[in-house]
Amino acid sequence: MDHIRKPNPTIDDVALKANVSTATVSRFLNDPKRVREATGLRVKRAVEELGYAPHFGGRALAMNSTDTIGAVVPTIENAIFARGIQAMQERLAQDNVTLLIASSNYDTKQEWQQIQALVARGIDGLLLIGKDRDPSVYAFLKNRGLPYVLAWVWNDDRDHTYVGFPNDASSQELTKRVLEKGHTNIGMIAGVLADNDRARARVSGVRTALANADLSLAPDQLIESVYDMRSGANAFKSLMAQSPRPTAIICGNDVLAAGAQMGARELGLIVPDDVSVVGFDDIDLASGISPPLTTVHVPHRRMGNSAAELLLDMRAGRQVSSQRIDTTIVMRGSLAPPAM
Amino acid sequence: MDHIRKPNPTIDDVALKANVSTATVSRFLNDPKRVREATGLRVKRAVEELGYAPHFGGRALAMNSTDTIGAVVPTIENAIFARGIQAMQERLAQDNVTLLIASSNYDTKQEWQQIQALVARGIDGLLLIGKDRDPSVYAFLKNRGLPYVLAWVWNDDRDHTYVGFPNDASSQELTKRVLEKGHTNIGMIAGVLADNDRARARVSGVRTALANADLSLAPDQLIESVYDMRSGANAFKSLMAQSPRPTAIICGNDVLAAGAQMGARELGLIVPDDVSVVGFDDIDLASGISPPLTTVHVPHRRMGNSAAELLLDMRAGRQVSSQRIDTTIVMRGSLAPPAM
DNA sequence: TTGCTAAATGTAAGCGCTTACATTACGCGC
DNA sequence: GCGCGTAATGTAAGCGCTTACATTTAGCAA
Repeated sequence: MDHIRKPNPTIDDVALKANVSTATVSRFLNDPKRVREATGLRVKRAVEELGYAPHFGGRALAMNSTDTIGAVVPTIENAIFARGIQAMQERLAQDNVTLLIASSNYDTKQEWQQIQALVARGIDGLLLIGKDRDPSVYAFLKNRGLPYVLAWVWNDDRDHTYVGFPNDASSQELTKRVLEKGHTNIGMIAGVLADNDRARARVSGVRTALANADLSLAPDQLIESVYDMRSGANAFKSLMAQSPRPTAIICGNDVLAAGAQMGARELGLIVPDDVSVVGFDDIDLASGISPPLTTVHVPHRRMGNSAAELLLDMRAGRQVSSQRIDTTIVMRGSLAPPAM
Repeated sequence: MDHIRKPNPTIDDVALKANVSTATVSRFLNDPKRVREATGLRVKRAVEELGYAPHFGGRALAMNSTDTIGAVVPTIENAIFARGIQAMQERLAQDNVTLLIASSNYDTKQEWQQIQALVARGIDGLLLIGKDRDPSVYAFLKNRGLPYVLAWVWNDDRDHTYVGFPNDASSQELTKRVLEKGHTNIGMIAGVLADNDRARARVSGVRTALANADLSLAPDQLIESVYDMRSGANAFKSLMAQSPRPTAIICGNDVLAAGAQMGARELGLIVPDDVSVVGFDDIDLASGISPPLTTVHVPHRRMGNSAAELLLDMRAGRQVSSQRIDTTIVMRGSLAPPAM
């Protein structure tokens, strides 16, 4: 298993072997139509025989474009972003653009590093999640004229290009459904709120809906939790330790909601008879667990697709505007009226 | 929101502004110690004022290295690979190496395209999942002297560098546990077997264990299914439609097993009283659903970490050898003796 | 101060590619 | 077969960076 790195074949090697000029090789590679068929065939054969692949650096240098778009997501371990990112990648691939994914672990500092790393790689555009970040980040991007899109969030200001949905409004709508079932004592398991405007907006949506019904979220009815099932289960248990016990738990996302159900089982409580649980995102898991989750359906694939198209358009110098993606509430078995 | 792309500042701009040569700028950027402090300060200021970031292409061209490692995984939507890949990324980041992730949708042709795309980007090393692929792929990689590692799979041949576990042995071990509970009529929901040696090895492990107990897997006791919960549920139902009904279902991974449990609920069957279900991988989901899954625990993070280190070593020209990662069986509530 | 050595800095070539412009070949009507 | 317009191909410059080698500067001993 020796891996002696041979000097890779260059376009000159191909040109020599195919008995054409480098320009012709380049043309064939980038747009075969610009070369006569017979010539193209010779080039093709040479490329194959040599195992030639164009040198990215050389190309980037000559074209001043990398056909690459970057994305910094909070996490790749979590299903929340995976589907949207996958859709984005597929859309970009149609235009022969590669997606570079980096993850920030929900950490502002790491996010900044990843942004710099991506920019240094000469990306043509950048996708970021949410809006909350130091103004200097935006200043940096604008100064470099680097197109960027903020996803999983929507806002009607004109400061940035958004593709997403208003987390607060969706959350408010969901809460309304819970209230309509007759719940008056509601708890919430939120994601970690620091540096996470989506998580905060989801809380504030709940607060608004409660306020409209002359209710509110007491401090000990709101627990922050990291995004995994175990933590969700624990948060659920502390919420249940209070008296009177909440009859419905609104979770910042489906992973936490699944965790809450897990916690309920561990306490011997039946969802939704003893307590209702609702989530947010409608990832696969939401409909796969029992009882299936009432949740906010987010059209992740559509959002990823839109993000890709926005970035593609911006790269081409076209004018774009923010895309609002509408969410819907899906009612499933985990939400029912409170027990009497 | 105008994104007029200004010509980015180059190293010459910085050199001019700092009143030094480009060589000095380059030296300062790559290793500040090689420049006098006062000079470095001038350069630093110039860099900041201009918002300069070195052009990746130029650098790659001059150094013939990109500090980038590529990985082609079958899917990023699925939790199976996410955790390992995340760990790999973290380890690479310690050495200032970026991980480029591409997904092949479990399709050989797409995988080949992605490999080429990554190679064209000048990656210094490549991670692939599983062993099954056209020999020409390996010929291509070896011909270019590109270090690569095959992960999620282990084999004692010396043809490649592996980091993973023997899927067949792990699967055989799991099956043994099922047999020990007294099951004699066993069904299996496998992943799609074509072009997927891991999925096939898991089936063959089951077969071996059954054969050792003088049992076997009849054709209609094995169903292939794509990796999502809904399909798993459907596969489960067809398995259950047979008579006599299997008393235990072995699933190719945890997602399918979760799907099987979902199917069971839909049929009104209780797991594990009416039927046992076991999975493979031990992703988060496995312990989060009810009943929690008996499954094969794969140390994904350790595997990702090892993969990163192997690739880093190979890049540095060091000799390496395959890493075997050991799996363990975790017994949880989804497996019980068959009903009488 | 002078002369020497080592450290700091500068000069310029070249990495592999694309593309504007220059040149050559092809195919067609006569 | 000739001449022409167009399509195909070739030539060579230059993209931004690193680095071997050349030159200058600083620091120090005498």
